[in-house]
Amino acid sequence: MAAHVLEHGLSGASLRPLAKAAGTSDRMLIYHFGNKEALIGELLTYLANAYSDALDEALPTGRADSRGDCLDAIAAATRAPQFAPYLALWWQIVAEASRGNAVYRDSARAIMRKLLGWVEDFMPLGETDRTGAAQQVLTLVEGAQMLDAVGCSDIADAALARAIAAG
Amino acid sequence: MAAHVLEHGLSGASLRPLAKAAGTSDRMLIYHFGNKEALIGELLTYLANAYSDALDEALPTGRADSRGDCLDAIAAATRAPQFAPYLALWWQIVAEASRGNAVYRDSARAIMRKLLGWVEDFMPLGETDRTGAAQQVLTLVEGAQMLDAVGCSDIADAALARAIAAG
DNA sequence: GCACGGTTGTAGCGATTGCTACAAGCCCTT
DNA sequence: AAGGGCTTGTAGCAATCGCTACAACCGTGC
Repeated sequence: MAAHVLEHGLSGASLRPLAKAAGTSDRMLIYHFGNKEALIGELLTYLANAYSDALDEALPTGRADSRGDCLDAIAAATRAPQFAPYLALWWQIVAEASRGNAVYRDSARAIMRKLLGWVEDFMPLGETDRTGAAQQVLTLVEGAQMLDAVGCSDIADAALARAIAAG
Repeated sequence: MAAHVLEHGLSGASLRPLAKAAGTSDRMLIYHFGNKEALIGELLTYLANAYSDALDEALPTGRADSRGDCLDAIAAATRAPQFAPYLALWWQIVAEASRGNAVYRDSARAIMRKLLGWVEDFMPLGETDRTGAAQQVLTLVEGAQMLDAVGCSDIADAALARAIAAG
């Protein structure tokens, strides 16, 4: 079912297709999860964990040599093509969160917090304000990813290159 | 109909509710626009123009005193609460674009290009690489807006403050 | 042997989806 | 007055939505 959501998105996540993907029936999904909302909730946390694990493998370990290196590495890792399905889902989550849906907003916020922690840990030791630098890197990377999503990777590339050169 | 989409989002933009909002019938919408896809397309361009006009009024005129001022002013203007409905719609457009929908991607790209032009025009004359600086500002502001959407405005604020102080 | 609770399949509910067939109105021209 | 094209209302199509009623299965404990 997670694979189905990654491929077809949240809007295609209706009970019968999900059940078919899971090799069961919509009847069973309701029986096990109670209702669709609970199902989607569990799917979301499962996918958040899967995304987190995948990022764990893709993100560099240790410390960056400089702020610029940190931004470069984080941007390269999170913009890797293997994460495209996750990002497609991510923007749907953001859209729901932006409409005030608390479940999605909390889920998205948790992911952002975790990602921020990662960037912070990867910041070079020489950095005085590690948290502040990480917040700036995260904001830039997320902006770049949005620009990727709408086909403006050129802007994202230029912005990142400039920031990397500066920091 | 535009007001209805701004309030209820694209997922609530089915023919009958839209027709009711317009004071007509679904039958008439199909008659005038041919099919739903064309309707949404026209609605999208209409809303893009409305958003553009609203930004035109909200964005400062003239030139910023510095890169930092430019970022500050653009961020303050685009994050104003009056644009919240547009942003909620924006993330749905981004989500569709990210899934490969060409109509939404092109529409979103056009808006980004226009916004980039604005930032460029507002860049101080002393700036040597006005385009590059504008790209970086745009990326930061869009990242901040995404963080706003998922309830992480604290990260966005800190990142912007840091970038403003630096530039 | 037999009842019992946990699990599953079948069928169907009412609502909503985009869209269409049909016919009745409308105004303009002849 | 009669016809013709543009517009519109009514009704309905097949498909899908989340969900449920009902009955049949299953292994376990008595």
